[in-house]
Amino acid sequence: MATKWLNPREMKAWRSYIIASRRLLDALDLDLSGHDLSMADYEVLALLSEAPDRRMRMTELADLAMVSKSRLSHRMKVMEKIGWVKRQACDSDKRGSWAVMTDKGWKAIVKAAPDHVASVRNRLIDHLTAKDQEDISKIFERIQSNLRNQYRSEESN
Amino acid sequence: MATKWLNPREMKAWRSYIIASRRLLDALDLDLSGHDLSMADYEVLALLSEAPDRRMRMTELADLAMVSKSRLSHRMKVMEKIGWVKRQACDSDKRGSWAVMTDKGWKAIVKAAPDHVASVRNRLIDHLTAKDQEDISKIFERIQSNLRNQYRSEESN
DNA sequence: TCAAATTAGTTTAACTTTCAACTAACGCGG
DNA sequence: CCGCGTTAGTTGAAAGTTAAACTAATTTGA
Repeated sequence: MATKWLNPREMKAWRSYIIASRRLLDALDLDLSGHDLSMADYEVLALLSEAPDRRMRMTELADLAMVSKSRLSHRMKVMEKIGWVKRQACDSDKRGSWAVMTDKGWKAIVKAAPDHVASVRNRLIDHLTAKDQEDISKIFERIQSNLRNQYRSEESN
Repeated sequence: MATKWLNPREMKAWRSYIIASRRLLDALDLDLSGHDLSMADYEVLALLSEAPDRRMRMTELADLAMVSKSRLSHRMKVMEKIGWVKRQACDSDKRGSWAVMTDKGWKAIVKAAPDHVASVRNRLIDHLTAKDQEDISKIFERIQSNLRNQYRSEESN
């Protein structure tokens, strides 16, 4: 099929989005670096901190944090060395293991969270009107649901 | 200062945006992987392909592609090995060097471009109304310009 | 005119991520 | 109850990225 190139309006939307997003993510990561955290590690700790007993099975944690099991495994090793998390054998499934947040990890996330929220505000949220926020939610939920559907239909090939 | 947490509307906007973006970027990268390209490498080649004589100074290329000089240097070495680019000494500034796109590189980007555009359409643009596209442009240009201003004021400390 | 500061670009080492292979345990069908 | 496909999680090696040190050329300004 002949390529249907992007018209100027489409191109502008795409470029604004992709460039601003790249810079935004960089800024958020930079803001977190003062706590020796990346966005990805922050997300892992935040998820654990909200889980019952502050612990979660590795696979579930990987899924929710949207990282591969392999990557989570490697990061856990690093964060275990720092002392933020530890691993516990799982009784009901001997293959499994629990990722458990330590007290030190809890303190680290409690300390980082206000700065991170402020960062998300300063860099993004506070520059959006209520209407903007609703538009963004609507648009990106749509994108995500389309991606999910595409994923499903690609898998079945 | 007391932390001002995100209200539900703000939280929803933030989470929709960040999660959909992560999945979107993954999907776009996956679509490009058939051409043995990452988004970052694609961007470098695309910039070169549009430059006068299909060549550009390393620093300018790094700035436009939004990667560090070090990273560009490493990627150039890889792409040079593949045969997509080569480096040329710069006459007017003996420290400098030109990143030059080869014929093979040109062929590679010409081959990848239609698929990439189709991918951007399928995954994003075609799910946005004209109004959505204009909203996105407006919002993300605002975000970007705020980031630039913040960067400026952070630098002067 | 020349020493000091800056800029262009590369390199090395440390760190992170990915990919594929691997171990061990689970659970289903017969 | 047992063999076989699947699932949980880890590992090691390869590839990618970052950060800092480094070389060499250029610019600045006294």
